[in-house]
Amino acid sequence: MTDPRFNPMAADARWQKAWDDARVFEASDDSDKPRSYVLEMFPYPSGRIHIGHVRNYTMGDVLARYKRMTGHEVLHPMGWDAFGMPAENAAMEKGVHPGGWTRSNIANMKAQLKRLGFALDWSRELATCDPEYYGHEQALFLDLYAAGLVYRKESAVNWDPVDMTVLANEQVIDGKGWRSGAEVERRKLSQWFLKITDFADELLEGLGGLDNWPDKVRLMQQNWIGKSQGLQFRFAIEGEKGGLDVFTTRPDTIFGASFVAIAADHPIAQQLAANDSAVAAFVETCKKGGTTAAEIETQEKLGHDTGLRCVHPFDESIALPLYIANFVLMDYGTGAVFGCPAHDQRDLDFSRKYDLPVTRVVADGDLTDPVFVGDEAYSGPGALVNSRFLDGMTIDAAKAEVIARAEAEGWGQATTTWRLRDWGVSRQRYWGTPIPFIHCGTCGVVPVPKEQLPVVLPEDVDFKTPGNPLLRHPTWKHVQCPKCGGKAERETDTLDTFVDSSWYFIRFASQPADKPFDPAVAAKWLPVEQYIGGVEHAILHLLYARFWTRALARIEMIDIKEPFASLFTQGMVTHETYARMVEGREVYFGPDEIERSSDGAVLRSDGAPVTIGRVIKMSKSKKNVVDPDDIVDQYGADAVRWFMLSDSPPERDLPWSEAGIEGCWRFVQRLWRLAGQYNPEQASGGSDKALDRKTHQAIAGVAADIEALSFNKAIAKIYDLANAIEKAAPSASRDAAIRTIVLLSAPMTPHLAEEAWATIGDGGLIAQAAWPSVDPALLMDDEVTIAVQIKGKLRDTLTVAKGLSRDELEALALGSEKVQRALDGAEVKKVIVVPDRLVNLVI
RNA sequence: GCCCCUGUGGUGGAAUUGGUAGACGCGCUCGACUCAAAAUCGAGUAUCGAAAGAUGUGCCCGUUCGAGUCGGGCCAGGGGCACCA
Repeated sequence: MTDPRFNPMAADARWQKAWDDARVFEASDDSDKPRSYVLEMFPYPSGRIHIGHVRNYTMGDVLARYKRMTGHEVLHPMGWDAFGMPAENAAMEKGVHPGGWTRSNIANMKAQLKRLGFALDWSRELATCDPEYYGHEQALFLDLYAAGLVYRKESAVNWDPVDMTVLANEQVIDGKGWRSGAEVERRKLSQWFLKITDFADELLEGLGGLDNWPDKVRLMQQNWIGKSQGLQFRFAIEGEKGGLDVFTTRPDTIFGASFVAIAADHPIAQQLAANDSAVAAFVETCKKGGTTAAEIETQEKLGHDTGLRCVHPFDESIALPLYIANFVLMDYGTGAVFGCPAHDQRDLDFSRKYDLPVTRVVADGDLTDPVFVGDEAYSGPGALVNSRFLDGMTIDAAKAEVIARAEAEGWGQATTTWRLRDWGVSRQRYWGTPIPFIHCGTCGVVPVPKEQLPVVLPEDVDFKTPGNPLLRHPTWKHVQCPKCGGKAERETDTLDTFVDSSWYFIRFASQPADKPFDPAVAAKWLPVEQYIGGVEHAILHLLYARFWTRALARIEMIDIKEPFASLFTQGMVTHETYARMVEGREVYFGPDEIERSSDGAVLRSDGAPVTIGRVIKMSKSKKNVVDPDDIVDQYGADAVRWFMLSDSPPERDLPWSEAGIEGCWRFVQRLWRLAGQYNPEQASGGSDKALDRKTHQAIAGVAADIEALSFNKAIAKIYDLANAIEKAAPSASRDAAIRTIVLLSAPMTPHLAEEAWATIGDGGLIAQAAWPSVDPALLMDDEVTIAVQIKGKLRDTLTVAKGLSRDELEALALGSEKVQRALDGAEVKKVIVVPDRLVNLVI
């Protein structure tokens, strides 16, 4: 070890090859070691690895390497979430084939990942766009269909009336199609659905057992599933035969009702529209705009009075106008609500707009006037007023009373409603898993027989016109009906890519050719011990994967109910932005075009000053991106990995900075010099108790921090140990400390650690070395510093032997000169002693 | 509009989960080494103050002997909202 500098350009590739050659990261299904399945969310192959991926995979890598060092058989696989819209956009823009584009992206990104030295089992690599993967997915889909968990129904999509195509929410900008600019409409199509609502209860219940998930994710899922209890009841309609079913969570406010509203696609609205052009016109206006909740809920609340009158269930003389309203959702409850404006903001806004009465029925204190004034609805607690037999009751008592009477009188019953809707999986797009069904004029919808799987996507497609190329492919969709042998057509919709990512973690664990997975092998690895990914997946992906696992459990294909035992959601990588006004428009510049100094930034090309903007998520449009390849070229993989782990706690955003990566590079070099000082022959041979203590505290501390995924804290402890080693005189302890710090940093800086281990280790690869063991006797300090406070204010600190009694501590505190000066003769009324921590004197 | 999160020095953050706020890193200042620079090493670095001391964890209020930590109310920034992945 004579080289004064660590040279990653040479070392990185050498050790990456050594790991590959020795196949150290390939997981064995047959090992008798304890197993550990570490998984990071697999990337979409967009073209280049993003710095956010590097952060995500570095975290998983440290854990995987640590687990291996602590004696586990580790499964740490990688694959590609390879279906999706960007490939089709590339096809339209660049004239390339989505498959070719995707596969070349995968090749590029794989090379990028390899350069970072991740301890991945590449023998299990998979891409969801391979028929070997999606064919099994089709089989699973058919199994779920056979179990009654798949069905078809009408559902709304964003329709671009100019391009005559379905748009993703992302493609709708300010209510207009992103290419055509046409006003988007909601249009109904017959689509495939998975019955996730069948599992609403158990998905909710299951959250309770996910102790190693972040609370916020569990809370978000709980709210998303949205269990609510209420009353479903029937309004009679004056002069009409049938009634109208509504659902409410606030039956207590029934005497405050001033209108009833139905969704524009409610059967009654549809029926009225057929005979009344004014209604038909209103129903049409309700179709304007996209399908997102944010859009629907923020658009102006509009209603149309149908002229029909609903009869109040407790008083036939009260007639409530029936409106069609654009904010009522057909998908939730019964698609009909009654409005109580005094106690619901949306209903109040609506009532003020259409001049409907607003009656107070819940009073907070003395405010019992039935005429409700103001523009802010009251939704807080209180007692019922102006509500006949409910007057004086609490909200809960009134709810129970109304439900009891409705049930006794037979016009309603207590009902549980869920916010969760069934999962629509149909996509009118090419680059996805073909849905394995055939439409036959005689036999209806027929599943593709399993022996005919996979239903393979045709390669010869064109993207010259908008819309799904499968629909206009000359031959692909024309098939024989498997049942009657007659002419039939394939389903041309493909599956939502969330289906692909709902079971990939099972396929990683077991990938036989003839079936989706082998349950016995999968059971050895699952559930995933630690799953790591972005918080943006807190609801959809994670809920769908939980559902899919439970669905497979219900059809007895798998033995677990929850796929991910522990979940960690990491923050984004951010960077400041650089911009300059050019002709009244903000023009952004990339970090590589900028010369940054402590007091500002100028353009490299002409020295013109630019404004340094906020630190935000890296994005192409703001040009505040850093390419992982460039920085690996410049600093080597270890410095980049170190940066990803230092400073910012992993769940928070990490601001990228040039100064920061420079600092990491310097530490890598410092660690290298430290390793070079290992020299047992020169050591005096004596031991250094203080350093031993520091070393063992570091071993225990770093291990605990890695297990808690607190990498920033683990790194702070390694810095601490490095500082202590540098200050220490040569000794056997110091050599031991050097060996230890190399082992402790091996999961983070594996290339440097291997290079150093080649000299100071015991022959093998450090990737396969054992984590150092801890001497518990060395973990404790025998002295502590205690704080002495007067009424909570720090007045002095005392360094004393550990474990002194309360009385001894109190006496020492009172003996302090500073304390006596601060007391200034005041009487001490109470003394609070926390052993080994503090003494607080209350005066 | 609805759901969720975050806020601590110049800066990223730490704080044994209610007990000495600012560990560790970056930056900066001074010094050593050098012809010089880089690298490296050493010392210092919350604010005000000469000091004693006072103030200080987005803002306001509360609970407590004691609050960055707990409760209530705001403000600001971010994530998600079912066809982006």
